[in-house]
Amino acid sequence: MVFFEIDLKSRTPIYEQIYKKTVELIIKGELKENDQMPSVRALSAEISVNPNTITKAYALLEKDGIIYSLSGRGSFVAKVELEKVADFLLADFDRCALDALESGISPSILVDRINTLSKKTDIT
Amino acid sequence: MVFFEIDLKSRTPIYEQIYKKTVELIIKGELKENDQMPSVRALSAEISVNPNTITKAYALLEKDGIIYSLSGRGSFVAKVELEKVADFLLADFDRCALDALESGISPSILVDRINTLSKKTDIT
DNA sequence: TAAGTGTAATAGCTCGGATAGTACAGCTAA
DNA sequence: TTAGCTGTACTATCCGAGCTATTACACTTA
Repeated sequence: MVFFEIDLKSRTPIYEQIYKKTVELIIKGELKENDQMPSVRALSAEISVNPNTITKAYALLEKDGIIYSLSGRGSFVAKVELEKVADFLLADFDRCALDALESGISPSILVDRINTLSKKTDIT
Repeated sequence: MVFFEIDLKSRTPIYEQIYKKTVELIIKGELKENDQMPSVRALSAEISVNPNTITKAYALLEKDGIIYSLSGRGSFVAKVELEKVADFLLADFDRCALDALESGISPSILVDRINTLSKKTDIT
């Protein structure tokens, strides 16, 4: 239940971190279709963040069809295709990769970079 | 001379865009050791940005040893090792890649992504 | 009924980023 | 020497995104 870990100091806004974290949990299978999301107030309390911020994150998630919210009931994971959900995360990656490529960095260097990083994450 | 193109609407701050653009130009060989950077006021006027913002970018570049500034003379490209300069750009890429990996996206997908992107950029 | 849910609305704070303006000192070419 | 360029420093101000604080309402369920 210690799901959502947020970095308050990060440059990426909290509501966006929640968004990404949700997507991540879905990809990893820790959140499945129709699973109930933590309630706005509960998550708000858990990570010490204003309820409005949670609401904003949930609104975004619902807008993208990743969750659905029922007034008085709660918020739940929608039926989603994993590929499309992953795209929301990959959009960030694409942007960074494109930046690097346009800066004149060769694709092979980037690939090397990924391999190195993936090994490290496996160890950890 | 239409070097620095800046996206005023971007989420990344202008001074950071200037920083990256400078690194990019160095990597591409369009800026070489001892080449003179556009003057603070000139660049300020060219891209319609406050001089202070340019100064901030140049200060960062100098702090990282990428350029050197001589009061009354101008700012010039320092002697730098391309690898180290590229690292400043790759730091962004690493962060994005690591995010994706930690979210459970497989390395092979990321590699595919890079290949796709690099083909597109070659066409363009 | 009570306690939980999402949702809405308003007001305010904070901080990074950017602007505006002025000033000073160093360099260089006319 | 002088005029015009350079970097640099400083202060004051504005702006907007992000977040907080608070209250309120309608819905659902035990």
